[in-house]
Amino acid sequence: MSEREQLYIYNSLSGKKELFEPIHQNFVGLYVCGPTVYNYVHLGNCRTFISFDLVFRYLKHLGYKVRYVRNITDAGHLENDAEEGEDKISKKARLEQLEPMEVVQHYTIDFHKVLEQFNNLPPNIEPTATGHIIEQIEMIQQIMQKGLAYEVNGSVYFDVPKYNASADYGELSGRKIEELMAGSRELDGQSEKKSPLDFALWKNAKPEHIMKWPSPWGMGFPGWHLECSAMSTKYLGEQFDIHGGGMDLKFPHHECEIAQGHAATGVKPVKYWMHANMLTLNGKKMSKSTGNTLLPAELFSGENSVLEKPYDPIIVRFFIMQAHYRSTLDFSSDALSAAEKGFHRLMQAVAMLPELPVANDTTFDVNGLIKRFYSAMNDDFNSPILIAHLFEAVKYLNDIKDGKLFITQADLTLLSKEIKAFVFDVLGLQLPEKQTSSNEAEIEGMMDLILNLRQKARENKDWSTSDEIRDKLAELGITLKDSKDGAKWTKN
RNA sequence: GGUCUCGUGGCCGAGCGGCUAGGCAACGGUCUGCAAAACCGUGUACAGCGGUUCGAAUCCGCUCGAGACCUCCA
Repeated sequence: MSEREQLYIYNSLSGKKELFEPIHQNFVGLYVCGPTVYNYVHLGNCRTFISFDLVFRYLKHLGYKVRYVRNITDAGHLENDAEEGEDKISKKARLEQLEPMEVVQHYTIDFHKVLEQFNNLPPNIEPTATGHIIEQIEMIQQIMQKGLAYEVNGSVYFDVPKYNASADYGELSGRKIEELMAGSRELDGQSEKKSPLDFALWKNAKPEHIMKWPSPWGMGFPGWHLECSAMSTKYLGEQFDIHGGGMDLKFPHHECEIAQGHAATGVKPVKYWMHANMLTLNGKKMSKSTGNTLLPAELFSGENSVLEKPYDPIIVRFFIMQAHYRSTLDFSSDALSAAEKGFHRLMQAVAMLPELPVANDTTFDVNGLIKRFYSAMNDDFNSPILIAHLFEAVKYLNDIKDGKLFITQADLTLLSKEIKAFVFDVLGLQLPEKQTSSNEAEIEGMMDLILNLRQKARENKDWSTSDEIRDKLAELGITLKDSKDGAKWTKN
């Protein structure tokens, strides 16, 4: 087992793969930035959550007790970094004439539904920003006590240059404060901020602002980056193992988290930073603001301009697993249909495991194969390599079925256990959901009748009748597959 | 403009100094009345140019191309 636990994780902080050693033996604290629930999650958002679902699942598979925390941002971030602005949830609420919490509730439910369709495991704790206003206020006070934040007109800002004097602002994203200064051309001389790099911890709310809470600085709302720091600290401690999120959150969001946490507690909050890369569409990042998106619902229904037909969510999951989480992945109809075929081949091989013949000897390297499953995943969760090895296993299984290779009962039991663990528990794959309809039993009966009649025609070598039935059914979208055990049919 | 990443066979996508991933498609075969399906087999590709090295897709430089972050975004 020791060998299996040599897990290496690419740490964005160092830019290297590092041996994973949890802060507390056998326990792992995992925090992932969740969605802002003012809109439907698109496929790009889903990729990140599916990537970290893989991380969560594999850590569990290795035997770690994992506490997985993923927040719901329901307080609303501002539309931009301007002093004035409306938060997204309030804006949506105003446009749709809804209570902000109605907006939040609607999209949170949708988010959960979608991730369940992708067979993601729920996190252990899913805290909301609005449910942790007190913790956020406390954290601001801690930072102010250290002298690293200041209040102006009921708003509180983090003092980046002052923090940078004794720490390294930019260590995660590889930025230098001087370069950031040079790049920020602050036209607005009226800014409350001492430095353009300073960011809000608390914002004063105008009377017309809908979402606001009382604080020592008056009515207001928390800043953009604070909730993650407050909630990760509360549920995982001042220092925890893994913090994940999309690549686009690296700067400034995660950089600010490090600064806030470090300022408040005196220690760096995270040991391993992980960033999942973007899902692209037409070669460009999927993004809500640019409209270059595909929604899961459009994918499952086939109602979109990108895909020729609907796809089962689990196919999309498999497609995502076929690329490494740190690489960009381009979404296209061709790529997805290729994944679909490969997926079915894999699942068919898994399904025949219980029926394979056993022998007195095993004529291939079962243990070596299993070891490769682990080494793939231990190398920074390399799921595409794992899948390549699983297809190697598929070939062996087919050879066993054809009598070209042999396996003992003990080895088959072991191999089955490991393959199933990796396919179902680690990759989180499952058999596609069968569409059930109320009249399915009737159709089943009718098809049996038709196939029996056709079988009789075939026994009489009445090929024209046999072929006519097959062709007519094909026109209706039903494909017949003849085999030695009789014909089987599938509906497109 | 600044910082950074990437460019792999028809497509997707691993690898990141020597041991020529994998999937899909294509082609050949087995099976089949024919077909489909299924299974088996076949492909030395790494943007271009130059350099380092016994050896480079992998390291260095330049050129071209694509993308990300620097403003909300997973």
